[in-house]
Amino acid sequence: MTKLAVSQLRTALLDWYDRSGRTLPWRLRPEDRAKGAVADPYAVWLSEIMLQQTTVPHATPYWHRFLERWPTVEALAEADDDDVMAAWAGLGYYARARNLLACARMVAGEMAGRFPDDLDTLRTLPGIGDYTANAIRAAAFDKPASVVDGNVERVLTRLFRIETPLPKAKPDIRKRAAVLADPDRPGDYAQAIMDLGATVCTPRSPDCATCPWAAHCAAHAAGVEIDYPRKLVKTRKPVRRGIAYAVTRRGAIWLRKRPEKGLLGGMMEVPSTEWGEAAPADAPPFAANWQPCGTVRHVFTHFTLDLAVVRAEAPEGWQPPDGRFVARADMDGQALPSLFGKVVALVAD
DNA sequence: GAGGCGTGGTA
DNA sequence: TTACCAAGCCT
Repeated sequence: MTKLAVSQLRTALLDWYDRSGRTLPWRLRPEDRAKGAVADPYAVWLSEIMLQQTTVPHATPYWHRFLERWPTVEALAEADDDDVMAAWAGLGYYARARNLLACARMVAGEMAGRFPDDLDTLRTLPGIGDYTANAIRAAAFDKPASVVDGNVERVLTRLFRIETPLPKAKPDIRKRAAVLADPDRPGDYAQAIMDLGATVCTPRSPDCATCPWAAHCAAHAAGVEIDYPRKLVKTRKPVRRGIAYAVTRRGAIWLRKRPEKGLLGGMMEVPSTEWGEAAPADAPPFAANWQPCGTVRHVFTHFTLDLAVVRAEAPEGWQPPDGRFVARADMDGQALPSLFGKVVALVAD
C-alpha cells in the first residue's frame, strides 16, 4: 500500500466513525476523548474478556452487574471464587471467569492495582492474548496498537481480497492491519474498524452502500464480498448422549461441583452418566422407580448433547456423597450452566 | 498448531 | 433441523 492509500483509508474510516454516533457503554466517545476524558482500564478489560466470542447484547448486562458488584479490580480480587462463577453463569467459556479472577488478583497484588499499558506485560496476564492486549492498550490507554479480531479479519480479507483461508491467513492479515492502524488516534481507530465489521461489513449481508472503504475494496469491485474470508470447511459435530439423574427431596434438587478444569469446569451440575456417542449405560445413584422427565438437547462448540433426564425422590436417610440439595428458589445464586438450567426446568416440582 | 472450550440468535 | 456466527485464549 502507498502512503497515500493508507492515509485515505484512515481518514475515510475515522470520518465515518465520528459521524456514526455508535456508542457502547465501555467505550469513550471520540468527542469525550478529545476533551481529555480517560477510560477506566478495569472496565475496559472486563468488557474485553466478556466479549471474547460473545455477542454485545449477551455480554452487556453481565458487564453492568459485575461493575456494580465489584467496582474496582481490588474488589474483584477479593471476591469469593464461587460468587464470581455464579455471576458468570450463562455467559459460557467458563475458563474466562477463572482467568478473570486470577488476572484481577495479579493486577491488584503485584501490579499495585494498575493495569499495564505495554503489550508484553499485558500478554503475561491470564486470559489476555494478542487481540485483548492490543484492545486494552488502544481502548484504555489510547496508545498505538493493532486489534485483529473476527471483524477485522473479515474487513481486511475483503478489502484486499485475500485468497488464503483462515487461519493460515492470520499472519498476512496482522501485517496489513498494523500498517493501517492510525498511530494518532489509536483508541478511536481500533473501535472504528471493529464497528465497521460489526455493523457494515457483516458476514452475510454487507451494507456496501454505506461503507467508507467501498471504493477501495477489492471484493466489492468484483461483487464477491460474502465469499470472504475464505475458510477451511468444518467437520460435522458429533452427537453425544447421556442420562441425568435428578434426585429430589421435598422439591430441592441434588447439585454438585464439576472438576475445576475441562468442560464447564468449576460449575455446578446435576449428576449424570458419561456423555458418549454410544448409548449410555444406566448408572443411577440408588435403586428406585426413576421417572422420565424428557430430553434436553444442548449444543456445545464441538459436540451436541442429548441428555435424557430421569427423576426420583431420595429415600429417607440417603445422603449425597458430594454436593448438596438446592431449593428451586436458590438456583439463581448457583454457578449453574445453561445446560443444567434446562435440566432443572424439566424436573417438575 | 489443531482442537477444546458455551451460549443464544439468525437464515 | 442444520449450519453458521459472535470483540479469542490456552494447551
